Amino acid sequence: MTDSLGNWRRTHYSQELDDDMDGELVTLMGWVHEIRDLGGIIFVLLRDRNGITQITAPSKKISPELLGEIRKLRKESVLAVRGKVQGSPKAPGGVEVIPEEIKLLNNSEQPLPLDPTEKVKAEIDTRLDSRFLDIRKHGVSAVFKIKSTMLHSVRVFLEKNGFMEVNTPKLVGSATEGGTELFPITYFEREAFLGQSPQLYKQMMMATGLDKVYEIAPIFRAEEHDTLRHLNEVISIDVEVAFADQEDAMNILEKLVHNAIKEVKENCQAELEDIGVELEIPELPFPRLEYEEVIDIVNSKGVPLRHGEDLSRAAEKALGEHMDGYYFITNWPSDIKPFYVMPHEDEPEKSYAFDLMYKDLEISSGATRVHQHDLLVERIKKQGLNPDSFQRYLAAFEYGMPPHAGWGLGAERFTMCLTGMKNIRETVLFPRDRRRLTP
RNA sequence: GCCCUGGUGGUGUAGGGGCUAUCAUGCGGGCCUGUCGAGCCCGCGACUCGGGUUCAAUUCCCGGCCAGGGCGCCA
Repeated sequence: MTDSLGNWRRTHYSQELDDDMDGELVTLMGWVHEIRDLGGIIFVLLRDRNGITQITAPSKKISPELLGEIRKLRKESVLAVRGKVQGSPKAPGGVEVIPEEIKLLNNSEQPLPLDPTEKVKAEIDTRLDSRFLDIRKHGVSAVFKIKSTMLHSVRVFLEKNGFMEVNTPKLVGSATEGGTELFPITYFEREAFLGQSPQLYKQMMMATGLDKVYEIAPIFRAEEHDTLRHLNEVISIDVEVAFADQEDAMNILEKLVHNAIKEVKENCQAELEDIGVELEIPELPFPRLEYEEVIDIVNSKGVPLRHGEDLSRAAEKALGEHMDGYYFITNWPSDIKPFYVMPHEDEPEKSYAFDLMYKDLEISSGATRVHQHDLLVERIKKQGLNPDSFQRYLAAFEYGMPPHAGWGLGAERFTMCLTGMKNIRETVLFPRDRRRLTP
């Protein structure tokens, strides 16, 4: 039998208790983390969003009925406790609560599918199957609090800098953007696809006079990749600015990244401690490496990489050994970048594209975009695509498209940088990969 | 998709052609008034699926599925 919440409301979270409050009556609500029944005294560790409080029930001080109720509690049951705060050097954190009344708000089945106290660690697959339980662990929820703080800081930063948040469609009618595989879906009597990127839409926004836009939204890629850094659904932080070039775009990006790190360090101290991360605030500006220099660095490490090639995983790793922290790679070959990337005027085999790297991980890529209609058509053709399929996009370039630049930043990969997580799945509540579609 | 390794109680593991399948944690019961990885006693609970070899397969072989690591793919 369980109790109803009634008029009980939480008065404090665990972390809000301290020994100054000695004698104060408080109501705590949370989950039974552990029970240590020593016979004449029972310790219950009550876990809530912020921390854990020891509920101490000595048989001499509380009624036999209450002691009996406490003795029957099971791990991970939902419990409300009304009791007096007691400062005690013997209690963890120096504070405990002596219960006067408890409510068992809901029971938990036993055995649990994984151990939230982590006496026995569970594998990521087991954890993802029971993600709701997994996230009860403070070290796991910390990652999501950090991600939330990061995303909030990004929005505040962009709004302060005159950007406007937009929403572009995730249901798209054409698979002709080239590059990555798309997920086909049934759209009434037609075929449609899940959007791989807001790229073409945010560029069209540049022809509207809104000048500075951003979108934070899911993108879908139907690649059969099976790595620690890829998922089939991720959140992309996308920015596009009119009357700007790649330098402006890089400036915004590095300031945004810098600001996010600062905000996380300031606002997530407890969470960073939970996961054992010492965040360093990088210096601005981030180092810039030209693609040509990257080839030399990688080759000098004994990893083969030819001009015109994209970075192999081995090349990324070699580079990551050479470059610590955040850095840009600029002046990429035009051929390995998408059609909308602006080539150098005098040296069209080079482009105004850049990637932002953190050690050996690419977290963002961007560029000055092609804003001239005819050049864009030429680039589309050169990449083996059909300009006819881009009619509605190309139209935006015929009636006054300003020069513009932008980038996309992977929210999960950035979260990996902030938290030190080695598996991108750790940074998504319910990750979607090659095999996992549930929960 | 490719290569390597693996799949044993709820969780994490040891092992291995025939024996009561190891250990920890957990779960159930008992003892215990300061635990904090509580302790002690008793009990419970498992060999990924399909096929093959064999007198006998959880163990060996083949395949599937799944996982870990690496790579590829990732405009």
